[in-house]
This record gives sequence, structure tokens and C-alpha cells, in this order.
Amino acid sequence: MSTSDIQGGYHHGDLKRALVEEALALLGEEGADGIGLRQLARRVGVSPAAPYRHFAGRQALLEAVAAEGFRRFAVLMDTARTGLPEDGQLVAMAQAYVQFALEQPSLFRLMFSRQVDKQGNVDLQAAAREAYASLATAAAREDEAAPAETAVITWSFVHGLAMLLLDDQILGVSPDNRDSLVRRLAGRFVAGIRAAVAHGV
Amino acid sequence: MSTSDIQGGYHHGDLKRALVEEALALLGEEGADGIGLRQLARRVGVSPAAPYRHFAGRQALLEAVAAEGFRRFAVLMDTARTGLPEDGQLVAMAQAYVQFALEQPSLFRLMFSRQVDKQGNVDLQAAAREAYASLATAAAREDEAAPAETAVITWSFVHGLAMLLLDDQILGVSPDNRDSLVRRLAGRFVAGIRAAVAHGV
DNA sequence: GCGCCGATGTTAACAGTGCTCACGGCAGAT
DNA sequence: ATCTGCCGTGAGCACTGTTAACATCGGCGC
Repeated sequence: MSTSDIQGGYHHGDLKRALVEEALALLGEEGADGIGLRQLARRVGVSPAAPYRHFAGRQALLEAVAAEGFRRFAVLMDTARTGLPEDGQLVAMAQAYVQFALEQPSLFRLMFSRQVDKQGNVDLQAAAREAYASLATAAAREDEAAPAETAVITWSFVHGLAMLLLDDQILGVSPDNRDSLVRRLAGRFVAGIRAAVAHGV
Repeated sequence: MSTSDIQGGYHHGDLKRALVEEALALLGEEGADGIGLRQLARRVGVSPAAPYRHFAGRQALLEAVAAEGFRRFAVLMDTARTGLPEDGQLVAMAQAYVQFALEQPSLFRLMFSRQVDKQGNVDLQAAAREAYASLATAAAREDEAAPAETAVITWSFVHGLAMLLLDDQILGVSPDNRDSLVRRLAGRFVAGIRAAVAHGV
């Protein structure tokens, strides 16, 4: 009786999970602002106060959703690189990073918004770190002299690119040429790193 | 009688500006979520419905605040590069970019949040573009073969770095070593571009 | 089998919010 | 002096997060 059992009764069965899932579904339709505890409770079919048995408040619920988002993000990033030669992993992961951001814009925004507090939520913090781990590792491999710095630079570039695309800030980008743009930019960026490493900066 | 005149009367004088300024002040204290039209009206000393004479709604008010943020951002970026040799401008602007984000975290977040819609607000869109202009120009100068791509890559890197620092996502960063870290990373990034350009990628 | 009890749900209520609408007062143009 | 339009007021609606007191269920000790 652990996950989604006989939910037809006074007790729901697995309300906590149901709330998070419903919130994720709702995030696909509207932004994080439109996601409220009462609306969520209504959708799941419980009273407005029921969620408070499982979450300290709205923020706690949002943090649980964000943590789940980071877990899915981590899986996606890891899937993107498996089976590829080492010198192609970075570009592939950059594409996956951007793809996730654009396919789940509201979730991605929530994950990096101020509505969730990574300092005060260990679970969330751990999920976030894990998501970056594979990207950082691949980036660090490019530059054995200064792995940490190269990792941060790469991560910054990819994250920023995702953000700017999400904001539709880059001119002349349409859904069709977007993938190729990301591939081109990421390739160019990686080439820059390799050139710098090769010629000793 | 254009700005802040005799405000002691039935009519306020320059309520629109007063609301935006109060909102900016409030942003320094709490996040954008804590900023409400009623609270704002209360602080300024008008009735709850008064703001609706100047803004279509809460979102419009937030967009005006964000636009003002972009204008200040643009000034800061431009100030940062003036008087410097061309080959040092990029790093200086990167520092200014990050500094702005860290000094006004709530405003910066608002500027790039979904709460403001850059597509549907021409004023806001223009202010945003202007803010990036000088950074993009300086970046484009580095690579005459592919100026646009290099500009986007640089912009992505700087924006991502600011975001990650804002999120306290980068390990081992404290207020004292932060500036030097940004300078080092930005310098390294620029060196990468130059190496790639010099050796033809 | 029985009663208790903690976990989990419900109902009612409070304060606060965005937003709308009908109204009222001020100021400059006619 | 009157008219007109801008700008602020007040009341009210529907909604939200959150809390407190109460109800119900399932499992545990007896």
C-alpha cells in the first residue's frame, strides 16, 4: 500500500505524490504563479486544507515539484551522453539542456526561481547538484589544467543559452533552425575551449 | 508640474512614477512576489483602486518596473566600458553584469522572469535590447568572421554566470573572492575566444 | 475482539489579494 | 460659469494561503 492504492475513501492513499504530479501537469498548462494549493486540492479531489498534512505550505510544495524536475533533468542529461564518444558528449548534453528548458519552460523557470530556496531544502539542493554533475564532469575532462574553472564556464554558457532562448531574446530563431543553432553555438564554444587548451592560455 | 509637484491634495501629482519607485524600493526588501498593488497603494498613500488608473493590472506594473531596471542596467553596462581599451571592455562588462545581478537580485530576477512578457510590451522589449547592445557589440568585435555567433555565445556565458551565482550554485564562493572569480572566469573565457579566432576554428 | 491513537482527511473562518464598477472631486477649456 | 475628462474613492466580488477545531480511518496493544 505504498503507491496509489485504493484511493476511493476518506483517505486518499497517496495524496503527497498525487499533488506533486498534478502540479507538474498544471505546470505544462500555465506558469508557476497559476499553481495554487486550493486549485490543486480541487483537482485532486480533496479539501483545501488537505495538502497541509503533507506540505508545510505552498513553497514547500513548489520545492518538491522543483526537486522532481531536477531528478528528471538529471536523467535526461545522463541519457543524452551515454553511448557517445567522449569528444561529442559536451555538445550533446548542451542540446539536451536547452531542449529540456524549452520543452518544460515553466518547470525549468520554477527550478531556478526564487520561489524555491535551495539553501533551506537539502533534498532540492542534492537533486540540483546531481543534475549538473554529468555536464560538469564532461566539461572538466576538456581541460586538465583547470578543470573546475572550465566546468563553471561551460555550465554558465549552457545555462545562459537556455535562459536566453527561453526568453526569446535571440533574434531570428524559429523552432526549425533552433536545434541547428544550438548545435552550432555549442560546437563553436567547445572548439574555443580546445583551442585555448591546445595553445596554452 | 511634470515630476513630483504638490502632492498634498486630492490628486497625487505623479502617481505613476511614485508607484514604480516604491515598487523598486520594495524589491530591495523582498522578492517580486511580495509586491502587490494594494500594498503599493497603501505605501504611497492612495486607495487600492488608484493604481488601475495608470496600469492595466499587476503585470503591467511589474513590466514598467522591469523596464526601468533594464534602463538602469544599460547605463551601468555602458559606464563600465567607457574609458577602457577595447581589449579590456568585455571583461569589465562581464563584471558589471554580474555585479548588477548580485546587488539587485530581485530586480534582476524580475527582469528575466515570466511575470513580465517581453513579446507583448514594446517599451520593455526595447529597454532590454538596449541593455544588451553594448555587450554584444564588444563581443562581436572579437571575431570578425562570425560576429553574431560570438556575441550570442558571450552573452550566454555572462548571463548564465550571473544566474548561477545568484542561485549560489557555484561551490566555494564568498563575497570576497567573488569578484576575483568572475574576473578570472571572464578572462579565461575571452582568452578562449581569442585563441579560437587566432588559430581559425 | 476491542478500544485507543496517530495519521489523514473535513469544515469554517480570517486576512489579504487582484480587479471592477459606480461615484465624486479637482482643474483646465470653452 | 459651466462643462468635460482625468484621477482618486469606496464598496464589493471572487479568489488565495493559512490556521484551528472537528471527524474518520487504519493499525497497534491489550
